[in-house]
Amino acid sequence: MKFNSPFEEKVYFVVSQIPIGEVTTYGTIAQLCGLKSSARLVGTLMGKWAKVYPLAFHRVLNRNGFLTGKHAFGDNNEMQRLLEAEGIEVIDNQVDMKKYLWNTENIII
DNA sequence: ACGGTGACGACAG
DNA sequence: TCTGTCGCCACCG
Repeated sequence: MKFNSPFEEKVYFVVSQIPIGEVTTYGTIAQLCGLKSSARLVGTLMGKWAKVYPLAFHRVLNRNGFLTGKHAFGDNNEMQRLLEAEGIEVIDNQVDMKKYLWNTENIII
């Protein structure tokens, strides 16, 4: 795949590193990739890439743990199903970030 | 070319 | 708490 920018390449890498059974947020990814206030751009990329790459896009949620991207998965329940298949509890379209948030303190990009 | 538009998030009031 | 505002930046028509 050809990325349009180093930022996109980093985003791809970070998403590929999210552990099974954990989740992270758009803002966290943007920050790790050097554009701390471009969480929005990360979301845009997810939607675009969802059709092309076999990455775990379902592990990326908004800062409150809501499944804001579920509409990008064909079936409206697909995102929740994928999360639950990994042991992540989804209640009222939301995940408990205290339990499942991926610790990115020591990640190396 | 260019304005509208998001899988967002921080902040003020 | 809850709501509105604004910054952000690649994409699309």
